[in-house]
Amino acid sequence: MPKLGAEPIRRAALVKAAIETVGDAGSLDVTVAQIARRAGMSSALAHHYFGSKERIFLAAMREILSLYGAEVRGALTAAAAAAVEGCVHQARLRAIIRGSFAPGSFRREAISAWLNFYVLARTNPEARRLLTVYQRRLQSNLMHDLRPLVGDRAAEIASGLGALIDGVYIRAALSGEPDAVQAAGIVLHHLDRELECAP
Amino acid sequence: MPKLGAEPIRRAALVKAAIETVGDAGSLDVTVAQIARRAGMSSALAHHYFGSKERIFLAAMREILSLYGAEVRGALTAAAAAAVEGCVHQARLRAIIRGSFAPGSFRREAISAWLNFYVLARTNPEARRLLTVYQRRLQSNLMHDLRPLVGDRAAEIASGLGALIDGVYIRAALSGEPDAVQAAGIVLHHLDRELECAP
DNA sequence: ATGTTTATTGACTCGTCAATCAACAAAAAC
DNA sequence: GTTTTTGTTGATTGACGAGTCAATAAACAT
Repeated sequence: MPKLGAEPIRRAALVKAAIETVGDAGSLDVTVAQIARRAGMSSALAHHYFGSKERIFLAAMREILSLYGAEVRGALTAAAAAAVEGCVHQARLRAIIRGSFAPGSFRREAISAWLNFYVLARTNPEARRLLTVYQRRLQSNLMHDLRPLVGDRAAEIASGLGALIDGVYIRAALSGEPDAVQAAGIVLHHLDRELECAP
Repeated sequence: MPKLGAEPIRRAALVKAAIETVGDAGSLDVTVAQIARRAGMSSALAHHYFGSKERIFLAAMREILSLYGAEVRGALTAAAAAAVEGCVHQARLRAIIRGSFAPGSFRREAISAWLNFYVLARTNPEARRLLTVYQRRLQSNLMHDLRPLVGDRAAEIASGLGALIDGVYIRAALSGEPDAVQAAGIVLHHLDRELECAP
């Protein structure tokens, strides 16, 4: 059965299976055997390629963050194409927010993954690092378009927006029926208020 | 050794130990034996009084929510005493926010407990119920003082404030040095913006 | 005194699971 | 065609942990 060049395929399958398994269980309390079975292989092979359960989780977290990043980047380039001159910054800010609440980031497994990776980040240095990267990139993206609009208040507003995005995410995750549009609406509304009230 | 009337004392000790143990571990992946040892008894006794690990966690969650509720109630009555006439509602709203970021709710164990209870609420119906109670009470508290100030916009604004409180909480939890004052400041700032911009 | 209720634990059961290893299979290299 | 590299797994190890139980002991009731 061994086909050559299996490593990348196996790794990807395991990462996908890990995200799905955590999504189903709702917690990181899942076994390597469950993940491996879902990925169609033995648990020994999972250990062979990743070395430990922890490494599988970290790879899954990288995948989640990477998907999120792609979502935001996509929304940003779409916005750049569509935006009327003079409103580019507003349009980009809205794109970042919409990207954060894209359907993909809002699937059940993704939400479960995020929640559990928050918990993982409390104890695992690498997980914490990855989450810091995410937060810094978001902050920096927001600042880039806020500074031209509100100057010195950019940092403060970006912090608020970042926290609001996270908070709305969790609210939606815990409500039975996450409504991505409404969630994004709350954040967009907050942005409007901040921009309206600029001195 | 058996002194009579030990049950309530033992239960309280176990709840306290559970919160501390989860706080130290940063996850719910702790053993009944660890909790029991910390509470100064055998794991058998912990099972005797609570029946299962799950029940211990739920009791701990109730305790955390109860402490939070007390904090907010305290801040509200203090605000009622101090507030100048005509600003009562603003003062009460600020009190709710400050109560949410009281030092007590911001200790390491409390933050760990909150994060992990969010995760628990994904799978455990009783945990979800408790979290819903918390969210509803917060929403209702906020609405009570927002309605006189902003009328129909109250519900929308209360949702935003609730999500922002949760989000800021998590940001602070994941930053090494949670700064309760700064955290409360972000939410208070958001409130001011919403009230300033009232039509 | 004697029986009942409450408190308490050590020892045990039964299961689970991460990680390892020896062994087998197929492709590639030489 | 044999050796080496890559892929793969069943079986095993070693540890740990939730929940049970029988047994002990102190207080209380009568």
